[in-house]
Amino acid sequence: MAAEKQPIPSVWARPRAKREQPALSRDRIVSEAIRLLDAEGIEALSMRSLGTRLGAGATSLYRHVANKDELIELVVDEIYGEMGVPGADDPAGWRAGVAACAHSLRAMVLRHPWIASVLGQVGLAYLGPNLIRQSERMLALFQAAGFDPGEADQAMNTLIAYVIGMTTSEAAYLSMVARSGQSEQAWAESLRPAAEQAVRDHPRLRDGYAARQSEDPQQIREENFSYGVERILDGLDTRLGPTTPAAR
Amino acid sequence: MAAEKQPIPSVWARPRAKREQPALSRDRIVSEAIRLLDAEGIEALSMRSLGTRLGAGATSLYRHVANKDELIELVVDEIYGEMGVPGADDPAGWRAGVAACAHSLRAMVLRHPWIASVLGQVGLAYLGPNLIRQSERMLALFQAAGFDPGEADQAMNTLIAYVIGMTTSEAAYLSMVARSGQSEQAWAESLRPAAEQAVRDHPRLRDGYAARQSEDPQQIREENFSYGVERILDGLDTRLGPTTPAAR
DNA sequence: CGCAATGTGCGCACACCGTACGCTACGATG
DNA sequence: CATCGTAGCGTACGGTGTGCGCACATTGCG
Repeated sequence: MAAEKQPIPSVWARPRAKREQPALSRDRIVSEAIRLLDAEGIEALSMRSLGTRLGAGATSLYRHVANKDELIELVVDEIYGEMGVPGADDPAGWRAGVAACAHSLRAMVLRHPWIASVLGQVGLAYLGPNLIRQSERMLALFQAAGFDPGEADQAMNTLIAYVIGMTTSEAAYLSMVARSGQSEQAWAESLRPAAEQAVRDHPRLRDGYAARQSEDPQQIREENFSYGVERILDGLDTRLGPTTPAAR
Repeated sequence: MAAEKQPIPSVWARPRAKREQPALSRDRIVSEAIRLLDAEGIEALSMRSLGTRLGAGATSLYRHVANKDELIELVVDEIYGEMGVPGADDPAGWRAGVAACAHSLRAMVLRHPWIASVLGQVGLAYLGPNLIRQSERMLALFQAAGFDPGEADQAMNTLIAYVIGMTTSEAAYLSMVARSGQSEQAWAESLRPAAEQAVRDHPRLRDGYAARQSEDPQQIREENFSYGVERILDGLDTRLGPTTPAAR
């Protein structure tokens, strides 16, 4: 025995193998964070819970990430990479290409509804490589449609703002439904009395609410979204000459 | 000295006047919360700090508000009350009325930029009395323009989604600037190297960035916002008959 | 006039959060 | 083999939201 090291008397295999997991790295942290967020939502993301999932202590993460806000920036940019943007030479025409962007962006947000809670802190205005890359491709789409560079930027921002605004509210709604543990229909049913009470003295809202009662909420959301996209494309179309040279 | 912990030893005026302040109430709590948020931003709002400002303990607030989330819902609805919505009989025509709503909503968000961080949790879809009232008035505007009830709802949601998306990102950006303690110009200047690096290999973004360099950022934001509003109104216009009967 | 009921504010305590700091032990390099 | 940079960890601090039960003011009722 003898034990020259008081702090550690004689536990058998003191050193205890360490490198079994592929070790921590920024990429592993970000992708595990996304998995956690998708599975359990924004309020389940803490440095401790994320560390545990990675088989590490909470503070170990700070070797790879400056702080939680930076982690969230990284996560958001990673997610932007999922959006699909057609090439500017796509033969389907600018309207189809831009509409595809819009629907792809919506699908991305609905796959990761927690970004609704996070976009307000991060803004869109950031410099992440994925966001930059996608913006460049999308801008190419608008320029190919015939918008001059300055207006292409405005047109793109208009569409993106719409999609973000619409889907953010959709995602926030779906997050609430998810937190309630009920199906969307059951949830809508459960707050029907409150809703009817709230619109009682507002005939236009009341009628609209009643009219939508019998329809499938998911389909309504999709139709409303598409309606807005089409109107915005109509509005942008009026700014292009009567016949655009390249986009036929 | 002697026994300061006896139930009531004999401090002179034991009862100690209490009701000097107009007492706590939901309204007082909500409006003080808004003052705090406007002055110090979202991360400064804690139940403790709010309680202190009201001359009360943190947990006293819970007599009037179920929890912090509910407080935020109340705060958001209160803010919606600030938006101005013209009456449907306004002689200026539907386009002017709707555009006024859009600009009024933007002004409201920029007055209270912290709502950007909060809308993602609350969504738009709520039942607060102010939001309901404003929606009803706005819906009237669209119906008076000639949209049938179902489409009026879609048109309104399109416009609101755009305004929320655009201003949310603007507000998030302005919050960052504010946190940095610099002016907008100084801030833009300070991250110019990073921005130029980020757009280096993306010619369209690079040119756009360079072109905006010399202009007033605030004016650019306003112009971009107005551009989107006009395009959306153009797009909605195409859905109305060539001449609408009532709106001349 | 006295008393019970009601509701308001508060102090305490708990569990959890982000993260600063300094230690250990390992892999690479001389 | 000696040295050193660095990844990961344990501990600790100051802060958070909020449940609980007590003390008190006010009010309605006999």
